[in-house]
Amino acid sequence: MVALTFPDGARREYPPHTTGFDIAKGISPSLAKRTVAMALDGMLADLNDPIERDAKIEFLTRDDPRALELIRHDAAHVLAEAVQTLWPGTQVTIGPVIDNGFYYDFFRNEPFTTEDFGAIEKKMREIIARDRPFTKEVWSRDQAKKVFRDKGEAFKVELVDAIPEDQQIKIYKQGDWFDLCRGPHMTSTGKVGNAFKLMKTAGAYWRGDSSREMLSRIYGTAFAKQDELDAYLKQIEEAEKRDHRKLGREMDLFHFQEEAPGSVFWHPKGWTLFQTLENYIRRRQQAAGYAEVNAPQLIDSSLWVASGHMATFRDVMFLIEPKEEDERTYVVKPMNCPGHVQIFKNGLKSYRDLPLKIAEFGKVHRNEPSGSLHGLLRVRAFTQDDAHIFITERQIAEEVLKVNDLILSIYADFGFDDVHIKFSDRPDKRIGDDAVWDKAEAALMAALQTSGRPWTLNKGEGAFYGPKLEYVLRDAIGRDWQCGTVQVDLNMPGRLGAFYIDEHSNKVTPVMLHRAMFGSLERFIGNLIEHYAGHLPLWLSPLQAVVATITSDADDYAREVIAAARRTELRVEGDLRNEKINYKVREHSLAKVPVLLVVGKKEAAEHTVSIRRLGSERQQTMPLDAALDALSQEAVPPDVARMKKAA
RNA sequence: GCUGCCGUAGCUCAGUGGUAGAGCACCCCCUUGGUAAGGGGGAGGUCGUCAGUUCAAUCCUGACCGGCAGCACCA
Repeated sequence: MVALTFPDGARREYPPHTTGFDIAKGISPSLAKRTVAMALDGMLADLNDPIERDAKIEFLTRDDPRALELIRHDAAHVLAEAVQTLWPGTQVTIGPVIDNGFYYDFFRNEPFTTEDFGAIEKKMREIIARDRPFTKEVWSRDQAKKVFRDKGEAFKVELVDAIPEDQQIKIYKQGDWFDLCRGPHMTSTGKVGNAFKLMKTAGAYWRGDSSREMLSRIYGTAFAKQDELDAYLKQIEEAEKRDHRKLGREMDLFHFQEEAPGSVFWHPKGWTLFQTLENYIRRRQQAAGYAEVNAPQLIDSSLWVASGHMATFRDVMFLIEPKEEDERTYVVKPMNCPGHVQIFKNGLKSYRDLPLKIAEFGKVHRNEPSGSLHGLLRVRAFTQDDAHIFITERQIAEEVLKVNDLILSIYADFGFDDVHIKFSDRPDKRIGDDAVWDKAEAALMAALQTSGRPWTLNKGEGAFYGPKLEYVLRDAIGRDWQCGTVQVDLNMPGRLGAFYIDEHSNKVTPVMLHRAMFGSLERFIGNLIEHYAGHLPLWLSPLQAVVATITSDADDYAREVIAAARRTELRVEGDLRNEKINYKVREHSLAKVPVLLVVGKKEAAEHTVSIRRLGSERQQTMPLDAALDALSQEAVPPDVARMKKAA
């Protein structure tokens, strides 16, 4: 007998091989009807699976949050059947559930377009209405391969071969159609319901390998209920309004143009924001003992050969080819590290100098693949808040931890509380011995564990010279972008001939930490704009307030207000145009100006201002001095405010 | 880089095998109006670039450039 524990704590015994459906039916026919799947010890399973072991059992209805992935996975199968019905000869590959939906990859000479969606969705609704049960069969490898080979499903044959020997080959049928699948599924296609939608098509490489076939991917989403689907679609619409490329234009921060793809034209306001952030980092790192330097933009290619960058990244580096035979080949720097190593090497260093922290706002250029460019988030010319920390091996853990703390405290100042940390270990393409990598990874891991923050493993994604921690921010529509990073490098200092003299007068190769906090100023600004949906806090706003007049009678007073505000170092402009106040309010609100100081006859007479904050429809009238005091205090950067408080 | 889609005024977009339109923005005039668009007038485009087809191309075809989505890449 197997003993099953129910959610209410009841414990009952059943003969082995009893299915979940039998048990549900035994409890009540209506429960059996409502149930779409079960969970055994928390693991989702087919309701018709025979139960072989003692377990906690739960019956899932369609509305259970855990059933959502089943709805989506089943929808992917329904999608695949619909496509193969409409376009026989199309090969199926895989169709997993992802965040917010599912996709299915097909192989077909003619890729799908959104124009096909109407027909596909219609066919899907037919299949769902047919409500055929999902049934599972376990096949032998040879049988599965033969069946798929005979059907012309070459990709499925490859998948069968890829399934580990100790795992079963499971086939799920839904009427006549079937698919190789690890499951589980709900009880029938009808359970998918009609709250689904195909979203977009895209190309995707078979098995994520750019040397393999390009498949045609159809993305879709599905929910238990229509109103949830509607809410999701609405949310996407809202998220798109936060797109930094759109806001960047509306706020007049920057633009891009054809002649310089992937490079930013910063406008006055955008550049003010850029400098505000640069100054913030400058203060933070000076306080943490970094010295700022500046290294050449163009360096002879020999240095990049020595560093190993040429071998790994030549095709994405900008090279300046010699015009004459005897001239050098220069490289537009794609990284700051070799430059910083030269500064370290210039002059003999003692162990007493360590840790030595060299920082630079280094503008680097990388010829990124055209398809990867994305607004400010992925550019070809960007500014790293880069630093290299030269240390002894024994200082690794302590210094990594300091960097980690510094980065997290910086992100908190911008309201990024849920930063993802990823640990990326050795990649296939790398320099240095495995023993050295063992050491570097262990040191990084030790620091990570000491910090106690949650993290995930990014297998094989480290830099070619060392493992790294990545600090990842998420954009408005859920895409992840690496921003901060700290990397342990036991390779490059040795390759570039850096050493220090230890207490026994021996030459020793230092360990180098690479670290960036924003990562790229450009990318960080992009994330920042989306994070705040353009509503930047006062200290970051490039234009903090606009003084707007109601009639020209107030012009003189408005000029007085502007001058007084500028004396408190607020970034203020005046709007004395012959326009109605409604018009001015609308315009500056759309431009996301955080504070409007409205002045008319009344304010001029009383020496006050009427304050309207972005996002609020209310105003508050205050004496001018008090208003400017409050605003200039609010405009103090958070780190400066902390220092003042501590003093 | 790959697959698909897209490229008309500063922005958002309409349109046609016979060399182009709207709204907003811009300039001028009227209006001095209390918190998200007052009214009138004007200027502005070699329809992404280069070839080809055609009597004729912004429109059809091709290549290239750029953008968007996804994939691949990301020191």
